This record gives sequence, C-alpha cells and structure tokens, in this order.
Amino acid sequence: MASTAASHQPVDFVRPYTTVDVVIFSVLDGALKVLLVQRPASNSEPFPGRWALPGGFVDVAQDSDLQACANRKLREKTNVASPYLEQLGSWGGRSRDPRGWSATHVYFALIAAQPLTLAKGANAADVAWFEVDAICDGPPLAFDHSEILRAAVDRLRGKVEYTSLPAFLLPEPFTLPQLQQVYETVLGRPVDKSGFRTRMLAAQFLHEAGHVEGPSNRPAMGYRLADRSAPVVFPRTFSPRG
Amino acid sequence: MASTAASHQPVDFVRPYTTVDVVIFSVLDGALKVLLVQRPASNSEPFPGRWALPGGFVDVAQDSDLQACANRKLREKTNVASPYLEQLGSWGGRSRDPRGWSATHVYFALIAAQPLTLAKGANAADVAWFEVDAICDGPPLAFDHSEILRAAVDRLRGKVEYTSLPAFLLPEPFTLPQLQQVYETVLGRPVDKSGFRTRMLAAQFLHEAGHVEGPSNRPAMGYRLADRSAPVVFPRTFSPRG
DNA sequence: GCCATAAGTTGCATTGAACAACTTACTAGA
DNA sequence: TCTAGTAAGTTGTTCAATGCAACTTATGGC
Repeated sequence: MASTAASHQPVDFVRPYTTVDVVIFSVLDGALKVLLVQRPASNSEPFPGRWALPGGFVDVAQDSDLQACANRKLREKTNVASPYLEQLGSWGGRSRDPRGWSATHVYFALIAAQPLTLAKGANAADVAWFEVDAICDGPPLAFDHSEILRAAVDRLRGKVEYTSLPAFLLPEPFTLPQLQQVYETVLGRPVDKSGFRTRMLAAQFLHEAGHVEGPSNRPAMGYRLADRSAPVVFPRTFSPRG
Repeated sequence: MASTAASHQPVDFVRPYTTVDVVIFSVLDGALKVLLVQRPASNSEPFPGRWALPGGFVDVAQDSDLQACANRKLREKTNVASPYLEQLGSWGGRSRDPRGWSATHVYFALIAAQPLTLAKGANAADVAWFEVDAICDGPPLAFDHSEILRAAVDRLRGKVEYTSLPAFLLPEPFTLPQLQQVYETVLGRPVDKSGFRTRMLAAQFLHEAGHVEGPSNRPAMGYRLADRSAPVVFPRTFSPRG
C-alpha cells in the first residue's frame, strides 16, 4: 500500500471508473417488468445496440453521494417523485467493461404502474419496459447487467416473502385484493386470501383511506402506506403446505 | 451524459477514489468483536491515529474484481483461509474522505476465534480486536466507518435471527451448546435450548463429526457444516413470548 | 327482483415454537 | 466404589399463527 507525502494530497492509485446503475421494477399488465435502455448503436461505445440497465458515470460535480446519483439516474429516465429506493450491491472488476477496470453501485427501485413519460436520454437510444421472465430467454444485456438483474430479481422475490415491499408497486390508495395480486404476480404463485388479510392488517402499516371502486362490483376499502420510507418486515414467510 | 469518439476509449469523467473495506467479526471471550486498524499518526494522511476498518484502495493491477480485493485485504490483516465473506454495501460521496470524492465497497467477514497472527501492515500502525458494543461509547472511527460498522452489526444481528450465520464464527467441529452460545452472544439474549436444537437439526445443514470433549462433563456431539459457502435460511425468526 | 362476482368473514385443523420439567452421561472427589 | 454435581440431550404441554375451505355480504347488470 502506497502513501503520499503532502497533506491530504491525491493518492497515486489508478482509479477505476465509477458508475451507478438502477434496476427499476414495476408491475404492468399483471407482470413484473424492468426498465431497460438501449445503448447507442455507434461502435464508439461498448455493447452498441444492446439493452442495459439505466445508469452511468458518477458526476462528482453534480452528485453529492451515491444515493443522490441513483436518484438522478432515476429522474432522468422516469419522472418518478418518491419511489422506493434500496441499495442492491456493487459489481466491480477488470473485465466487465472493455474500457477498463470499473465498479458500479447498483440500486433497485420500485415504482407504481403509471403512464410513463419515457425520456429519451442523450446516451439512451431508447427506453422500454421488459417482462422480467422474458429477459432470461432473450439476448444477454450489456456489461454484466444480466447477472445484476438476476440478483435484483432474486432479492425482490426473496424480500416479498416476508416484507411489505409490493405495496410500493401500487399507486395509492390501493385495496387489499390489489395488493394480494401484486404479491402473487411477483411470487408467481397464489396466496391465501384470509391469511393474507390477517397478516397485512396485523402489521399496522396501512391506513384506511375510504372505499374505492375497483374492477369489482362490491366496493373495497382503500389503503395508504403509513410509512413510505421502508417496508414492514413480517416474522414469518408465506409457506403453503402443498 | 458525455461520450467519447474513439473506439472504447477512456471516458472523460473525473473518477472518484475506489476503496474496499472489510468488517471482520469474530466471537472472542464470549463477546462479539470487530477487527480495527489504527491509521498512521502522520498528518500526511486523513484521520491520523484514528481507528478504522481494515481496507484500502483497489489495486487495478492486482485485484481482478471487488471480492478478490476484499479477500486480499482480509489476508493482509489476518491469515484466514476461507472465511464467510458477504458484501454489505457501498458508501460513496463527496465528503467522506478529505482527499476527494470517494466510494468504498464494504464486505463483512465472519471468522472463527483463533490465535490471530495480527500482521502489521504498511499503512496500519496497529491492529486489534474491539468489542462491538464498546465502540459506540468510544471516539468515532475514521471516515464514515462508524456508520458502516453500525450497518454491519445491524445486518449481522438481523440475519442471525433467521439464518445459520453464527456457525461461521466457530472452529469445526463444534457442539450445539457452543453454537447456541454464539447465537446468544450475538443476539444479546438467551435462546431456548430445546427449540434451538430442533431447529438446527431439522435444517439439515450439520453433519455429525463424532463426540467432542467440551468444557462439560458429558461429551457432546460435534458437528461440521455441510456447506461452507452460504448460510441456511430458516422460515421463521426466533421470537420469545415476552 | 334475481343472479353473478368479487369483497370480506368465520371456523377448524395443523404446525412449529416457547416453556418447563425431565432423563442421561460423564467427571470429580470422598 | 459410591455419590454428588454438571451440562447434554429429551419429552411433553401449551399456545399462537397460519393454511385451508366454506361461508356471508355488498354491489352492478339483466
């Protein structure tokens, strides 16, 4: 390990590229989707024409910290106000970017389904929602983004088993049957109605917000989140007997 | 977002410093401890004389990826063969290091209690184990390491509630009472013996390894981990009735 | 008015855990 | 060799939460 002489001077280490990527999830048309951007077709950049997670270099002048950078990336692609944003992890190494040693800090965001104003960014030829399950079959994403996406999906599915995360995927107010359906969509299996309701209401994280007319005949109670900053953690997972 | 012209050429962004830090936990003398290094006293480096998490700059020539870098840091301080190593997260921003915008990738490691050959590194004036609970009372660590350590402890305590992580804190073979005591040490509360045994044995992650003479009169069954790569996840947390 | 549909409820069976009392296997020392 | 102490390991009861399934309720449409 080297050290410099002068007081708090820059260090003489080669610095890797530093980027931030965001895995943006939403539930649209009854399926879990992720937002991807298409890389420019020009050969001057790596992985031309390939789909990738939205993200890019940290701008030390603009971003005061990593989370601020992630929020900026999110804002540039979607126009979402206050999504759920959680750090997923970081991926770094010599060979993930042909331009050299790089490290990316990855966040994952949950946003409510909405008529998205998909902004076409300078470095993003196109932006679109992709069904998560379909991506595995398609061509691999740019960089190591396929691996990162898989990690994000695993984390999401894992946490949905024992947290209230899916509530962040719905516009407020939402009904319990709607919330249950999001759980079922993300988990890919049915959930018992009675137990689901008991659990959600016992966790005390929902505030009643008056009846809402849904797709059903009978009006259902609408709810809002008591705390939008973090999900509730349940003491047990859903575990069907079958 | 800017882009360069030539094929896969370096990008013209200012690059933050990139470091890797490791939170190394162990249970010694019946207490949860963390390994810290003392920063050099010279004023040429930030936080002189303060205690910090072991870590340092990524060496792009030496480290093929982040995990390799973390393993190197671990090896430099301890001489541990195959610890449990998990990524905790990353912290980055403008003001955490007076030398400039920096980002650190943090790992946390669990190692078995052992007569540690504490290597004195070039950049580490001293190395020592600290009781985790005592650090909060003492002076703050260098950089944002106090915050990082708190996050690591939270993650560890949280996961211990529903995983077999404490098994990585013991040298093999270990007995169930020993394992239970590690759980109690980390969680800071007693755990029921009967339920504990049922749960551990039902999870099928332990292999019998013959009887071991412990501190007790009656010999206890020794166990080894079936899989040292990852902990087992239990479907429920420990939850005393209180 | 009657029916279809989805919201919401009730009740039973089962599981696993918390708790506590018990038995077992060994050491140490008289 | 006998006896007491200690910690390992077991057994049994209670309790709470859940899975499951059948039920009731509220509404819109015909």
